[in-house]
Amino acid sequence: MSKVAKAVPGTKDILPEEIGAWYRIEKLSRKIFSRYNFREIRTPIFESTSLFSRGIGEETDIVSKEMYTFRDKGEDLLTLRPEMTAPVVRAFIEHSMYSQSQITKLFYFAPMFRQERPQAGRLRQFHQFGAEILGSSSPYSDCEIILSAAGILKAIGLKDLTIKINSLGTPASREIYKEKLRLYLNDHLTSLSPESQKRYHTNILRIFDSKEEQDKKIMAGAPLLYEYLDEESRAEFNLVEEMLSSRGISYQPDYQLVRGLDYYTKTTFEIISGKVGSQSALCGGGRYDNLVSDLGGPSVPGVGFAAGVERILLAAKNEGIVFGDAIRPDVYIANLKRDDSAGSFRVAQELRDEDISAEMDILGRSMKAQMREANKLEVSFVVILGGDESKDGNCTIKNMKNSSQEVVPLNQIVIFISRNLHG
RNA sequence: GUGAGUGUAGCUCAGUUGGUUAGAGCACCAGGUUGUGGCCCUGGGGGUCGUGGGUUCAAAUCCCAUCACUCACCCCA
Repeated sequence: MSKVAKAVPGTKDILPEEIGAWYRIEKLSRKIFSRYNFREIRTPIFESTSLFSRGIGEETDIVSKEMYTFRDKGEDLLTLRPEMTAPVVRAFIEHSMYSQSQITKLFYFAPMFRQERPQAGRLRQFHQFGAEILGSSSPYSDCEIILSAAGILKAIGLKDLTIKINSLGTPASREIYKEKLRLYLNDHLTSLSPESQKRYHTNILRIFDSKEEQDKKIMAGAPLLYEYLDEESRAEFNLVEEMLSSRGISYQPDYQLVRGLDYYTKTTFEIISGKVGSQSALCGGGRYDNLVSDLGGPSVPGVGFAAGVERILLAAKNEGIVFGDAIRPDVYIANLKRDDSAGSFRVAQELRDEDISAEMDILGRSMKAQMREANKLEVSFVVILGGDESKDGNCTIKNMKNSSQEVVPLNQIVIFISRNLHG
């Protein structure tokens, strides 16, 4: 196949036979979001590069090696958004939403871009839906975020899910903990794997994620972040746990859940599926109490989540969930006179003008071929023109469900169809 | 960036120790009823066997290179 007729690696066409699934996910997520009073926001797909480097963190993987960055005709550095929280917060500040009301609740459904090696459940252009609550530091808002995310996944029909939650504490308490961890690991540094020795300097918390046996052994004896949480963070974390339990939501505390974006504070969570490959996180999020002020806004706390649509579709497929087609016509116009497209067209338009979806033969095919087509399209009725009964100004209308047919005057077609279609 | 695997029809794949014009199922088209679908039957179109080179009388099959894709690591949705 020629290279021009090929989507670039890590990008995908969403084909007509898949679009029904997308409609369904969009519809369900909008429905659940509106129950929680989230309002939709749409922002440009590119932003100033500095928004992300400042917001997400210069040292994170996303910013240091995964962004699609380019220079426009001016000298400005622009970046295709790799995530949505920073753009939403930018819009929040730019439009002074904090002065409209104390609490701002927003949701989005949009494409994101990251330059990574594609694999199962990982694309370079992918879609996320997500929500942000700005203006509240209450753990109840953490719960609204977690429950709305879980609610959407459940509405889609996903079963094999695990909710993991953790608290990273305030930046101050986290620093104290990191110091303790550094102290502990000092004695074991040379026994750690080379990769983990590197992390000791770059992102010490991530050593907990190592799959090397030698690292696991050492980390089993390491102090836990949870033990060093400040009073407030611990109390709020417990409250989140209690509320999830009271709603019958099963979750799993994971004290090693560290997320790759610098802005997170206190509560973090992930929802993972056992039905996708190694990229099992369908959804991730947490609290970011300093992001708004870091980006030049007032001191406003926030909490949010993002979910990956393609991963959800993958999980749904592997759980055997079927979404069905988005649209199909109700009526097919068949014509025994192969050269009478004008007659078919007239009837098709009359139906379409009455908001009835209709398809006709435009290839001058045989009756048999036209009926096969009608069957494939799963129409409810076929209007058959050009038979003997047409001499008296009639046509035949066939009900494809029960194979019955009736002779109907040409000027009664629309009435006949609209009366029988939905009743 | 690193590692492993796979490339045969639109799709899913078969192709035995290298041996005639490269196959099947699904899909597509036509016919079986010169006015009618779903099942069935018959026929048809469609492939430079990823690409380039080499070995051989002979390569989809063996060797080398190259490209593409996939999965995994890292990290994330």
